[in-house]
This record gives sequence, C-alpha cells and structure tokens, in this order.
Amino acid sequence: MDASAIEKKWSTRWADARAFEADPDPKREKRYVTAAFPYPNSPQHIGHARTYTTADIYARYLRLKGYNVLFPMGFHVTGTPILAMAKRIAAKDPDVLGVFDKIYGIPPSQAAKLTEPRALVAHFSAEIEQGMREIGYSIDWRRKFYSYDEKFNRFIQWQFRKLKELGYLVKGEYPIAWCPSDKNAVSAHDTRGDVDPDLDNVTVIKFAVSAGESLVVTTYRPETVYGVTNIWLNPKASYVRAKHGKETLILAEEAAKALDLQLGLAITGKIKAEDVLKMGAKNPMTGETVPVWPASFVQPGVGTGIVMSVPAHAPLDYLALRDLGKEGMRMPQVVSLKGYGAAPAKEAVERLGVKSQDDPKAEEATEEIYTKEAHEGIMHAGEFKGEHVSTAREKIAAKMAKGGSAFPIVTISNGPVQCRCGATVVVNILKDQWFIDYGIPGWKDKAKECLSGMKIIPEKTRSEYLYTIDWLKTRPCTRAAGLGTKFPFDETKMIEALSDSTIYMAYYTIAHLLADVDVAKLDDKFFDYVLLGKGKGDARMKTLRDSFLYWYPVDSRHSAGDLIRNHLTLFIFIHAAILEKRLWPRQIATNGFVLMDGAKMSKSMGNILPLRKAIREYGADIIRFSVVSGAELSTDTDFNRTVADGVRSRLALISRLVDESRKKGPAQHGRIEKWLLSRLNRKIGLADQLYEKLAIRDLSLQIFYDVVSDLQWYAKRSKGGANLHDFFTKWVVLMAPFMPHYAEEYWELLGGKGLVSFAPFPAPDESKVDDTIERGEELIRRVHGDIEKISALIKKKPARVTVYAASEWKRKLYSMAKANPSFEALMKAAAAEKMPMKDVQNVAKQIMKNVHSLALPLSQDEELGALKDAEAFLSAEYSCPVEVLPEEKAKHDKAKSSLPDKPAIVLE
RNA sequence: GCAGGGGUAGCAAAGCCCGGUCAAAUGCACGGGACUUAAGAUCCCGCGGCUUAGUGCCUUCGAAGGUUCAAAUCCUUCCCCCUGCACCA
Repeated sequence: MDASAIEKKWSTRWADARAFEADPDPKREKRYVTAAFPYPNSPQHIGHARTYTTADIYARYLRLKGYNVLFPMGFHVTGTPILAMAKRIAAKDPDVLGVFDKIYGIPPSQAAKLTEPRALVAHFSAEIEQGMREIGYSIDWRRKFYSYDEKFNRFIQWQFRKLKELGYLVKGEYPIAWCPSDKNAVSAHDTRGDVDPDLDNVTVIKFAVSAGESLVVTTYRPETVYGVTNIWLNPKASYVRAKHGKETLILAEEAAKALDLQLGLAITGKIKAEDVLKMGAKNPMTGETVPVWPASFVQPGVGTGIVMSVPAHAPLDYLALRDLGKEGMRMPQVVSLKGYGAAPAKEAVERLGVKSQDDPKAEEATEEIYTKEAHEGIMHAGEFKGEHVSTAREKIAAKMAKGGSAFPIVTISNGPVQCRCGATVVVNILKDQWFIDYGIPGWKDKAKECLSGMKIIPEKTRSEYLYTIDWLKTRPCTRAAGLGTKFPFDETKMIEALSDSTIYMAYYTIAHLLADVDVAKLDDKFFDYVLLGKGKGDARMKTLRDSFLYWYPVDSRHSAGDLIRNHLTLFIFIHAAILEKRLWPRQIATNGFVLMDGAKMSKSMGNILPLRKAIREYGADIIRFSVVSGAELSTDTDFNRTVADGVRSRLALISRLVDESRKKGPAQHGRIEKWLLSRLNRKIGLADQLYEKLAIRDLSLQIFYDVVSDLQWYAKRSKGGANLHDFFTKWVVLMAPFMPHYAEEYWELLGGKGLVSFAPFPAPDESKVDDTIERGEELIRRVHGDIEKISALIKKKPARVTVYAASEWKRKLYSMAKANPSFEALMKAAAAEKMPMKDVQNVAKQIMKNVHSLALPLSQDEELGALKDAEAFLSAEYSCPVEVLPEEKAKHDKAKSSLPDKPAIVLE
C-alpha cells in the first residue's frame, strides 16, 4: 500500500472512531496539551507544522502512557491583518494576488471571492484544519472555535471585567502610528511596502525669533544645543505660523499638519521660506542669535521640518555649510570624543570622502559619529561639562522643558511611511487608551511564582521569561478596529489580539458543551461559577465546572520560541491573576523555526512550502518526522529534499521487514535476533525519559536512525532468515507518536489489538538486555570492517581468513591493571603470576594507554562464541573460508598480536 | 547600548553542565570499492596531515593565556555572529 492510501485509511479510521475526542473520566488521570492556535490569513506551511507536530507527538506519547489526553484546536482571528488583507484583495492588489496565486495556489478567480474578512477566515481555517487532519494531529475537533464567536466574546469580556476588578486595567495617553485619512491605527500590514512605522521620542527646541514667536527645530541630540551655529530649513518647502497655546510656532506646513493631532496646532498663516531665511533665531541655552540658512537635506515632513545646525558633531550640518562655502566658520565643540579632534563630523566626512549633503555616504558618516558620541562622548561645553553624553542628554532636555524652551514629541523615525490608502502616516496621541498594567509588583510576583513552579523546555529559555516578566509594564489592550471582542468598558474599541488569547485554553474545556446554551446566559455569574467556583449553578453549569476542573490546568503549552516575549508571558500573567494557584499552567515547550534549504521562509523569497503541498509530495509521516527530527527543539531546523528522501528510504526498509515478519513463522531468536532485542529494550527506558523531556532530536536518532542502522546490519547478518515480530510489536509503539499512520498500519499487519495510538507504552524487558551479546556483535562488526581495511591496504582479496581470539591470560592483565595502574606495577604483578613476560610487555603497553578508563573485556569463550557465530556470514561476505580459532591454536605468528576485544586477523 | 543565545572538521549539527574511553556522534556532500550490461537504489571502507596488514605519530574544536598528570570540556581576557528591545499577529 502506498503512503497516501495508508494515511487516508487511518485518518478515516480515527475520525470514524472519534478516537481523539476526549471526555472527562474521573477514573483516569488526565493530561491537557495545547498549542498556540493559528491565525487563518494564509495556509499553514511546514514551519507551523513543527510546533503542532511537537505538541501532537507529546499528546500521543502521553496517551501511550495511559493518560486521558485532550489536545484541542481553534482559530485566532482577532486583529487587523485579516481585515487589511480582505481590503487588499478587494482592491485587486497585485502583490497579494500574486502571493495567493504563486505560493498558496489560489487563482485570482477564486481569490476574488475572498473580499470579506469572514470569507477569508472560512477559507483559510478550513484549509488549515484539513491540513491538520491530513498530517494526523490527534485533535478533538468538537471544541473548535473562532475568537470572534459570540460566546467566546462573552468569555473574554468576563476576563477583562476580572482584570478591572483586580485593578489591573488603567487608562492613559498613548502615541500610535495613525492614518489621518482612514482615521485608524496603522501597523506594518496597513502600509505600502509593509513598513512597520517606528515611533521615536524626539525633542523640539524653540529658537525665539520675536516675542511669543519661535522657530521650532527637532533633534535627537538636545545636548548639542550648545554648539548651534545656525538653523537649517529647506528653501523649497512651505512654512506656516501655527498657534500652540498662547505661543506661535514657525514650522514646515507638512510638519504642522502631521503634528496637529499630537499638539493641537491652529495654523494662522503661511510664511515663505525666503522670509524665514531672513530671521535671526535665539538659542535658548546660549542666548546667542544665529542666522537661518537653506539646506536641501532638510525634509519638511520629518519632525518640525526645521533643524538646528551643529557642524562640529553632525556630518550633514557640516556638509551643508561646506556646500554654502562657509566651511571656514567657527564650529563650537560640544562633545569630546576619544580619537577625534574638536570637529568629529568634519573628520568623518573628510575621511569617508563625502561629496555633499546629497551624497548617500553622508548617512554613513552620520551613523558613525552619532553612535560613537552617544556611547563614548563626554560633554565638552555647557553646565554638564565632563558628564557622559548618554546621561547629560536627558538632563539637558528636561532642563529646557522645565524652562519652557523645549518639549517632547513623537515622530516616525523611519518616515515618511505611506498608508495603503496613499496618505502619509502620522503620530496620534490617543487620550483614552486602555492598558493592562503588568507593572503592578504583587502581580509580577505571582507571575514569577507561577513560572518557578513550571517546567520550561528548553530550560535555558527560563531567563527569557523572567526578563520579560520584569520588563512588562503597561501594555495597550484595545485597538480602534479589528475582528474579535468588543472592549467591555468602551464598546467602540476592540480588544487587542494578544490580550484576548491568554487564557483561552480554559474555553476549550467547555466550548463544545456551550452549543445549546443561550448566549445571553453567558454572563459574569456564569463564568464566575464555571471557572472560579463562585456562587451557585444549575446542573448544566455543574457539568461545565466539572469539565473545566477535570482538564485544567494546562499540562503542556506549545509554541515557537518567538512568543516567549509576548504571548507566553502574558499567558503566565493572566493565569496567575485570575485563576487559583492549583490551576496555573504546568509546562511550556518552545521550538525554533523550520528553514527551507537553509533559508528562512518568506513570501518575498517565494520559498514557502505549504503544508498540504508538502504532504502530497512526501507523505504525512515523512513530513512530521522531517520537521521535528533535524535539530534540537530550541534551534532552527532545516527542511530539504535529502532529509525527506532519507526518511522515506529508511521507512521503505522497515516496511519490507515488517511485511516479512508478518509472513514468516515463529521467531528464531538466534544470536542476531537477541542482539536486536537487547538493543531495543535498552532504548525503551531511555526513550521514555526522552519523550518526557521532549528531547525530540535525540529520540529520533535513538528510535529511528539508530534502529534503522541496526536493522540494516541485521538484514546483512541474518541473510533474510528470521521473524522480527517481537521486535516490531514493541518498536512500532515507540515510534507511533512520530509516524502514527505507518505505525497503525504496521500494528494491524502484526496483529496488534485495537489502535496503536492507544496501545500501552512498551515496558523495557531487562532480561532481554544482554551486554555480552551486544559487545560480541560490536566485535563482529569491527572484525568485518578490519578485514575490509586490510584487504584494501594489501590490495588483495583474501583466499582464506583466520581470526584469533586472544588468550585468557591477556584478559586477566586487564583486571590486574585496575589494581596496578602503572606499567611497572603491572609488570611486577604479572611476573608474580608467572606470565610469559615478553608478551606481557606488549599487552601492558597497550593497556597503559587508557588505563584510566579501562573497560574489562569479554572472556575468550565469549569472543569465540560471537565470532564463530559469524563465521558463515563473514565467509559469505568475502567469498572465502573464514575460520575462528583461539590464539593457542595459532598457525601463524600474527596470532600473538591478538588482544582482548581485538582479535588477530590473518589474510592469506 | 541593554538583555539573551551562539562560535566544533566541506556543510548542518551533537559533545561542554559531571575533564580522561574525543581526530570528536549523526546526517548530507565528497572519494574508493562491492553489486549491476549500465544508471539508480542498496551495502562496505575512507573523508585534518603523515604513516601502517586492521596501526602509530603529529596538529586541531573562535583567539590568547591559566588550572591539571590530562581540556573541545574548568577559569580569565579578547574577537566575532545571531535574536529581542514592545503593543505587532
């Protein structure tokens, strides 16, 4: 049977048997496994499959261990990307349609139907669910929900009322990137070229030109105000006077419009650039009046559209002066910088050979000077002389602000950014922004307590959680638009996407039981009872409460490592805030990404491999195995054809052997079968521990790659003789979490009862673990390889091979060496035993090489037993007679060189 | 800058916590051989250098020092790379 037939057969069986629909069973211990639910704005690719496969492997492992396991799945549709994408499809955006067509395989005709957000959600969620079914995730699909479902909304609103009661919700001002035309918050997916607007705090300094009227400049470096020689503005831009409170500010028209939302400016009239150029502006710190000059580098849309000139420390300012032919003027030094003179900007410009203010190299010079001065600069002028620039900067800004000659604004540092609608994105200050205040000390302590009680996989990421817990402060929890849940205290706003997905795992435990409960009943009393045990509930509510208490807490939460900084830490915070301690999560496991042929998958590279396509091409089990087995959990892993092909060809060998084992008669249990079973039973106990630790890479090496290479050796050694039924009935269960479809198929072929998905995890049979057999087999392998090597070295095929196992007295020397760990001592002891001293010397020399870690060898009889067992095999391998003899029966001088664990080999 | 994670043979990647069995697992790539009419698949051997009937020696695990009988592994200093620094799913 081919892979896809097997996969189809078993996924159908699982579905028909409702195998993974888990219900509370007080008689059985439970385990609750969840993975971050997907955001359905695209099909999932093999990278997504890594997290889910890891979670599924763990869930399947726990089932083998006898637990009642719940692994549910839902869809996160909260937020704006889906809205933005729907809009772009409606606008026939060629980029989006191109990605749909080329990467997702959705032709434009079909894409045209996806202009409604809900249609998009329906399409991609169905696609993702289908993929998850095809790859064999053991999900209880009854519990599926979407984060915009009405009942889920009720649950989330309850959550927020709890947070409010606890005093964790606060209201305040907040700067955001904003489209003045759409009147909406803007993030990367709303902008042309998917630019993420970066907000930055900058200082505006007022240079008075007359009473109550100032030119306003923007700067990142207020400390350089002491070195201003002039003011720059762009002669081609238009300027305005604008009322700001009682004062009048002069700034670029474009800037005034952008800053209006932030500052509340009233434009009172235009003013020509040439008129501003005639003004003199008074430096608020030095009292000096400086001229206003033209410069092309000044962008009217950035900041106030006017800048101050500090030629000693700003390459662009120096260049603009030079362009005007004024490079000879005085350039006051403000900052001293090691390795530079009084005018570092000038030095950098000259060294880099920057031609003019319009030369792209100017940026390089700016980068150099700004970074160095910020980190290493010492104030050279002003009242903070001698202080580090890094600390003086804030003090100077604060001092000017206090004196009324400066104020902070927020700008878009990577601007200008265009909204998709065409408007330039500006900064808006939201006055009534709601936040969750993760900075509350008592709450932080609880979060840390929760973390310290949790198993974190990999353990080395724990510090990242701790760091994030400490670092989180107030975090906005609402947005103006998006799908999801309305904010209960201001229904014009939507709850933000990360804030509505922190305790949704609790919702899965009751989701399917809410089907015939009226939405209106899902009030605070309802959730208080079901989730907190407060108040009274009817019989139905009691069932829900029981279900919740049965499944909670979450035993293992899975996601990619990038969510530690946000989702996973919020998950800890909100659980710690709302639920009792016994219901706090027990474990988090995070994984790295999947690379495609060594490169990061991205839409722009076009190297995204959609999951369903990958399944069609390689098969579900091969994909499952390939995306998790290549690297340790925490590091990125590479997916490429050779990996998948390698898994496939190994699987083919196993399929063949399973098939043979089914047909053949009873097991022979010769030496080689015993060896295989010994190896396997040794691995079982180890595998159990590795599963528990989610050491998936190690597991895959141990129970797949190693086992395959054992089987390869077995196949050679046994010459296709025996029956591996006993071996496979154990191994198939071990492997079932990784490759559930093939495992079921093998299980059935081997006559296993029921589904292997629910078979008991094999118990290691210690009586089958046999060191002597394993070491004997290693010896055979080594002898086999050595014959090959010698034969190649002497460039001759042997006509006859004799193998001599070393005498017993040589072995005795090994144990004697333990007590006499030096050459002299050993020789002495051997002399006392009346050993043949000439030969002893040679052996003792060998022993002394690694006397610190000496393993005792097999006995001569044991070696002979193993080697004689392989006589026929070796003889067939080299098509010549092979004889195994004890050293004592030597017919050849070389036999003397035999050592324990290293028989002498004579080729003739 | 701050925080975290890394630098190992052609590539990827284990080992490092708990020093010796480490010229260093494993996979891929590569070279040689077996099988085959041939190719592919499969199997065996090799894959730092020199050397040898399966061996032995020398030089390696970012760099430089140190501790130790012994260091990829412990300590010190330095260099380099990656990720995050926020409201975005």
